Amino acid sequence: MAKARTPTDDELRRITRRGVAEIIPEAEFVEALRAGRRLRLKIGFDPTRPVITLGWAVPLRKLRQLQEMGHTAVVIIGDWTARIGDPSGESQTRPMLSTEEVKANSEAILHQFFKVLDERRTEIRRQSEWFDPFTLADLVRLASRFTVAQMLQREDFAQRFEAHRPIGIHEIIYPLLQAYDSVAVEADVEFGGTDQKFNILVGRELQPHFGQRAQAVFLVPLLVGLDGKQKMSQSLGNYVGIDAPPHDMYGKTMSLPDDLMLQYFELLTDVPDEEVADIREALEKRRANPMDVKMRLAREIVAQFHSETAAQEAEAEFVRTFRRRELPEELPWNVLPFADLLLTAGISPEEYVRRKGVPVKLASLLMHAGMAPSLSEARRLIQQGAVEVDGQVKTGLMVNLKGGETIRVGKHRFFGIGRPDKRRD
RNA sequence: GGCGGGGUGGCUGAGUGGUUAAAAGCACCGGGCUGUAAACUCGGCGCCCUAAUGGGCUACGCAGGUUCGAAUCCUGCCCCCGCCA
Repeated sequence: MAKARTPTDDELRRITRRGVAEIIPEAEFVEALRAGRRLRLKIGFDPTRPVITLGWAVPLRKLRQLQEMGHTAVVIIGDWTARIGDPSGESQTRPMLSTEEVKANSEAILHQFFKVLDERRTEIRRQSEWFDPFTLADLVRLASRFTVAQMLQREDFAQRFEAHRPIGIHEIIYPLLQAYDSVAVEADVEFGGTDQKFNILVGRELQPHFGQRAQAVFLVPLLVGLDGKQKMSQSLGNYVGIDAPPHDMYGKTMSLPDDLMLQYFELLTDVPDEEVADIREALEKRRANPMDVKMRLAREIVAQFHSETAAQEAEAEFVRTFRRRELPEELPWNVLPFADLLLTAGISPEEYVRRKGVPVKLASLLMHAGMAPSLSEARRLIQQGAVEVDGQVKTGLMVNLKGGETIRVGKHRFFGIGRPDKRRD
C-alpha cells in the first residue's frame, strides 16, 4: 500500500492545533501520521437537504489538508437513514425522503463538498450498500454490543432521562448505525463537529468488536452562525452556503457580528496564525477599523470558494451598493424577464410601446419576484418604505416600468427587471 | 392495566361564553442611527379584496353538538406527558 507523506513539525502543528476542538486519542493520531500510514478519513452527511453551509468547510478543510499528504477521504452518504426519516415525528429535521430526492440532494451536496475536497482522493460510499442487506438479526447483534448505561453517557440523553423526558429507541439506534458505518468502510479517523463526539466515539468502540483498529476521533469547533449565537445551520437560517454566489457570500460575511471575525479567520481561512494574532491585537488596541478587517475576511472567504477576481468584484460591488448607497453597476443577479413582467401585468407588447411603459401593481410584482411570500407581506413592505425603484422610494400602488429597472427591497435585497429588447425566444 | 395532567400563532406561554386575528416574551421583517456589526429606537408581524375608510375568509389537536355568539360549554376520537403497576 502506498504511503502517505509524513508531515513536517510545522504542518503537524497546523493540522492538530488550528481549528481543532479535540482529537481522541491525539498521541495515537499523531503517531499514525508520522508513520506515514495511509489513513481512511471518514466524514458522513445527511442528504435530507441539499444545502451545505460554511460550517461544513471547517472539517472539510481539515480533510483537504490531510488529502494533500496522501490520505483518503471517505465520504458517507446517509441515504439509508434519510429514507427512514425520524419516525417520532417530533423532529422536523429528518423527514422521510424518496430515493430520487435523496439522490438529487446527495449529488448537490457532493458537488459542494468538492469545492473543498480533492475529488481524486475521495471515496464515496452509501449507507444503503451495507444497510439494505442488513437483517433484524444483524441489528440485534449490533445492539448487543452496547448498554443503556453507555447510551446515557451522552449528555443529551442523560439530561432527558433525568428530566423524565422521552428518549426514542430509534434515537438510540441511530448512533449505532452511524458507528457501523465506520466498520463498513474501515475508517481510521472520523471527522465531525463537537456535537458529534458521542456518536463518533460509539464508532470507535464498535470497531474492535469487528477485529478493526478503533478509529480516532477528530472534532472541530462548531462554527457560530450569522446571528452570533447559535451554530450555523440551514434550519436556523443563520448560514452562508458553501456555494453561495460571490456577492452573497461577501455580503453575508459583512453582516457577521464583529466578535466572530477572529474565529472565522481561524476556522475558514489560511491566513497564518501570526497574522491572525496581529489582527487580534490591532482590534483590541483599536488600531484597526473592524470593518476593514471584516472586508479582508470576506475577501479571503470569497476568494477561497470562488476566486480572487470574484472576491474583488464582490467587494467593489459591496462598496458601491451599501457604503455609497448607489445602485449596482449592472442589473442585479435576480432578474425578472421582461416577458414575465408583461404577462404579470397583462399587457401586450404593442400596448407597452403605446403606453411607453408597463403599469404594474408593485405588490404583486414583489411577490412574483419572490421578494415577499404573500401580497399582504408585500404591501407591508411598500407601506414601510422598504421598496425603491431605481433609487426612488415607492409607496404607491402602481409603478410604471420600462424595463431594465433595479428594484431594491429592504436594505440588501435587489432584483432587476429584464430589458424589453432582450426578448426571450 | 389504574390514576392524574395536557394539546393555543415559528417557539415559549396567557386566555375558561361576546369589543379575541387571540396578552406577553422570543424569533422574524421594515424604518431610523451605523460599518448590511453590536447596542439603541420606532413600526410591523394569518390570508384575500379595497386608493383609503372598510370588508370578507380561515385559525386555538380532529369530528360533531349546545348557543344569537365558542379557543372557552357538551359528546366522541386521536395524540402527548407524569405517577403507580
